[in-house]
Amino acid sequence: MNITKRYTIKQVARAAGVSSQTVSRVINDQRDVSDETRAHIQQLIRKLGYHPSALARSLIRRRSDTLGVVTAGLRFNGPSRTLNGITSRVDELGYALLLKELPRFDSGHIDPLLQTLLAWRVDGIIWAAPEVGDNRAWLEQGLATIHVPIVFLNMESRPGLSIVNYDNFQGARQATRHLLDQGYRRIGHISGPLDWWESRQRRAGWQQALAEAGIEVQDAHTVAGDWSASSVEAALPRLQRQYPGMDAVFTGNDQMALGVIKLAGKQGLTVPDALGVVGFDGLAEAAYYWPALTTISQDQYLLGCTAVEQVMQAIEYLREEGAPPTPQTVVLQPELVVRSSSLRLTAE
Amino acid sequence: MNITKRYTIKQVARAAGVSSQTVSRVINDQRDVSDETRAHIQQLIRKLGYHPSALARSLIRRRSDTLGVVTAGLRFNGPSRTLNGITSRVDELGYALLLKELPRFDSGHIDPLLQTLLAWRVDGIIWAAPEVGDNRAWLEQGLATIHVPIVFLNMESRPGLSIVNYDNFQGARQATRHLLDQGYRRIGHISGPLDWWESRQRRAGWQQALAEAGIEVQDAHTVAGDWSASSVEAALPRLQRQYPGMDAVFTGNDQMALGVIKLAGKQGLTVPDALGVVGFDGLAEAAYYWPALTTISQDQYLLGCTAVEQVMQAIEYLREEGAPPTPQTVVLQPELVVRSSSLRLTAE
DNA sequence: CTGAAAGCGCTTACAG
DNA sequence: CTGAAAGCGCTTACAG
Repeated sequence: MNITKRYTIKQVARAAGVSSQTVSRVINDQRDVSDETRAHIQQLIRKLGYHPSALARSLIRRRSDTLGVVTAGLRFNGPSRTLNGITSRVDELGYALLLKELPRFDSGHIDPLLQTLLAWRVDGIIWAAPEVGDNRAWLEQGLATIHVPIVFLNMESRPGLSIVNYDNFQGARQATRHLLDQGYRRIGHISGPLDWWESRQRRAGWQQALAEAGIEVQDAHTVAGDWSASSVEAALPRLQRQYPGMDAVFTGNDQMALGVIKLAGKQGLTVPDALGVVGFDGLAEAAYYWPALTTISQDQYLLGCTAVEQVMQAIEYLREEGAPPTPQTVVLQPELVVRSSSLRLTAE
Repeated sequence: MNITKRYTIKQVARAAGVSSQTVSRVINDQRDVSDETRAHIQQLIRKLGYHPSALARSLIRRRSDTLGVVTAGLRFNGPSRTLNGITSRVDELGYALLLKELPRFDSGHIDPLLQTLLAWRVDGIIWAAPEVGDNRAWLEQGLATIHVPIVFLNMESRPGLSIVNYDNFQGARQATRHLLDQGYRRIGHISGPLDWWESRQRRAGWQQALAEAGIEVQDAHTVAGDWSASSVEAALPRLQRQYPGMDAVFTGNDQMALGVIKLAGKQGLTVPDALGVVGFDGLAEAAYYWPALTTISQDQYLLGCTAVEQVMQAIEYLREEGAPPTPQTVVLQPELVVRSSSLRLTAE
């Protein structure tokens, strides 16, 4: 860094021998400036290293061209892929991004965070943190204080809110059907933590597929993990005790599926012959597990992009119509990716 | 969202029957306001849902209490864990975060991105994108235009710049030494892409350890992958052809180690007996690979926190002394985590 | 303990 | 094609 002074529009104007108004026109690529004057000013701006203040600009234009994003669990694969999509799309649209991360997934204390976002006058908000426990309780009171469009990700449907979701229920149903198609009949489930809405959806999809196949589902046929591979070390043996003769496991994510594959190996159970395994998420590495993992793939990057589209649409609409658009829910469909871990009927 | 109007400090002042100056004092928790007046105003602020404008505030205070972060490859584990550390620490310090992601790792076209950060008058910048190709070429010209403290992550040392690094060289040396200690002698290396500074450092560390053990290192003993497990499908066979009798592989990251484990399995090579494997990064899942992966663990969360500390220190110093502090380089040491994939001497 | 005035660095009508 | 004036919503001395 160096410590030379920062220039203002006035100083640039004086140096160029014009009014600040004219400099403003050049900065903002407006017409009504002679080519000569424009070139002169542009050159001067570069030479001085002048950066117009987005602060002053936003203040008077009453728009910041900035989006606020609230995320959680960035160290995990899903949230970071989603954020990846958000940053890319936002960047393409020439917007800036103010990032906030919840300290914990179930954190419901969002007041200071929301204050900051609103204080910076973001034009819209993307709430990318998952619905866990009662971390949506603030909506009841807090929503009224938000004067800008807001889009929620991975959240249960609520009237009046804009939401973008992956269809966890259908994904899980598909995964389970696939196992049924492969001849597995005693299919257990290791879910994510049940205070996650997504966990409950996936469990419900598993249950639905079994019910449709005329298979009785008992509470004993499922246990909860914590999304980590290590949680399977306790969860799988418990599930095996509760569900004797279990011949397949559908897990709430790929990491836990990895844990199942590893533990099954230690137990001398061959995957997929003695135990079919299907995960959820579509991690890139899942193809390199041994055996390769069948999974339900979600494109989290796309999820992020879609969220940006939605909130930008709402922002545009609000500007043009003076009122927010009708909220809508967008549901993306995940995809079954079949690999060896669940294929026992035919050779791959 | 609702569409009620936004209040300004003046309106709050009028509603409270005081001057905006007094409201300002309440907002900023300054003294010299009677308890009664303060309580009254605070209540009014809540009631009206008034959020002071950070824009106006930053404009006049000439500080934004905001940090800019430039990252790349958020969909990967390392960058997102680092960002996780950054957001946490920044949040604790009451700062806001403006996030920018490079479209590609080797993107050297950082002008518009830098413009945006400076336009928003960030108080400091953390450059968290890795050094790849000539994506640091802009430093020569561009650095002069940056008037705020900036800290770089994972970058080769350069005079006059503040840097926070993990010691890739020592980490790789340690990994290779460990393999030597386990009796492996023909140790190949699958590096990351060689336009990455970190790849080259890791390769150099591997080479150094072998040289120290009196083992001749040839170019044929290493090939480059692209960090992905899938790149190993081509890289490993090539390496095996080039290096007959290779008894161990050190890979530039954990994903590629996973690829090696899988491919070795297909080839009928037992890990660790026929082939020792050590990775780099310390992914949580690496403990659940089969066999469990020995790796060099970096705490990327800590890396992010450290970067924040460094830039904040520089900001403080600049404010107090009127000049930037002497730039310094902080080097963090990674840790060897021994698991089954490299243990052939003793039972685990 | 409280307030009137000036100003941060821009853009927006408006006038010429 | 160009400029003077007003104002966005705050904070900072300064005065009382």
